[in-house]
Amino acid sequence: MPELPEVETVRRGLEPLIGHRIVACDVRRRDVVRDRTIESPNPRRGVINPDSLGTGSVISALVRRGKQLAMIMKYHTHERVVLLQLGMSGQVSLVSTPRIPDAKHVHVVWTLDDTRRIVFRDPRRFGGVTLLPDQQTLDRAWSQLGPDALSIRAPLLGSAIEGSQRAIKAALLDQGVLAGVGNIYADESLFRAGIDPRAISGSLGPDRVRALADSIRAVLRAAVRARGSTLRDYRDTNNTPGSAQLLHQVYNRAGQACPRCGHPIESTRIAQRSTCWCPCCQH
DNA sequence: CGTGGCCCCTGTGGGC
DNA sequence: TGCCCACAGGGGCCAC
Repeated sequence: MPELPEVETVRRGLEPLIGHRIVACDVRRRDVVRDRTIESPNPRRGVINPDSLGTGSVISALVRRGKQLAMIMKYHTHERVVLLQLGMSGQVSLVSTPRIPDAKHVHVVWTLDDTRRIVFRDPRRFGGVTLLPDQQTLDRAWSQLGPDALSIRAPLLGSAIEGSQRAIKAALLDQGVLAGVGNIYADESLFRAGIDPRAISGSLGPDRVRALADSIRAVLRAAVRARGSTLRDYRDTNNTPGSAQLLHQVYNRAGQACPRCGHPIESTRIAQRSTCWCPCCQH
């Protein structure tokens, strides 16, 4: 569900929590939590002590890279990082009422010093929560990601896809190439740039690379302004849907008329993901 | 090595 | 109404 614009909207929704202390943490499903502060042959096995998921810590920053969101926490002189990955169906909400709405598939609940709660919910469980010992470990993990798509510029994008023989859409979906673009915004960015999603990445040429970088930034910024795309599940931290889906030109519009030229939108599969584009506007 | 294919999981919508 | 299949915003791991 969430790509960069949705995760950025969630990040902004959590920012007012900076300076607040976490007083309790309820891990309801251990297998969505990984603890990277302990030596373990299989970290997927879950946290040994749920208190270590930030209880007693003060939230000092909320940072995002691509689709990943990290809560930086301080506990006396110690540091802790809670990394949130939303997968396809993850939601993070902030609730003030004692009752947690729609408790099904709620896996982790943090209680704050003002009784508010951060609720992590994820029906499909493709997402997860990872505890890291410090920011240095986070930086090391994030060094595996490509540059953040929200500020991508042509020179960086060009070097990221240089020499690649794969379809440009597949490259855009690869978080090691570019961090933050998913299936929706890949199709939308390629449409805006007038590029066929099957085009060979390494053969785009400087003009198209520039157009693509500019389009990715423009599409993502517009989507952030619209507070993300709500197709079905996505909600912000206040449980409010976004409106960026109203901006979609080609995503999920196979067979419909292209909004620019009227030619029917075509669809195929690239990198196991459904792909929509206008054969008339995109070459 | 880069890359495509398969799988993880739950829910939903369409065809019959 | 119900059953079955295809498919959904992501990404880790494997074999080639």
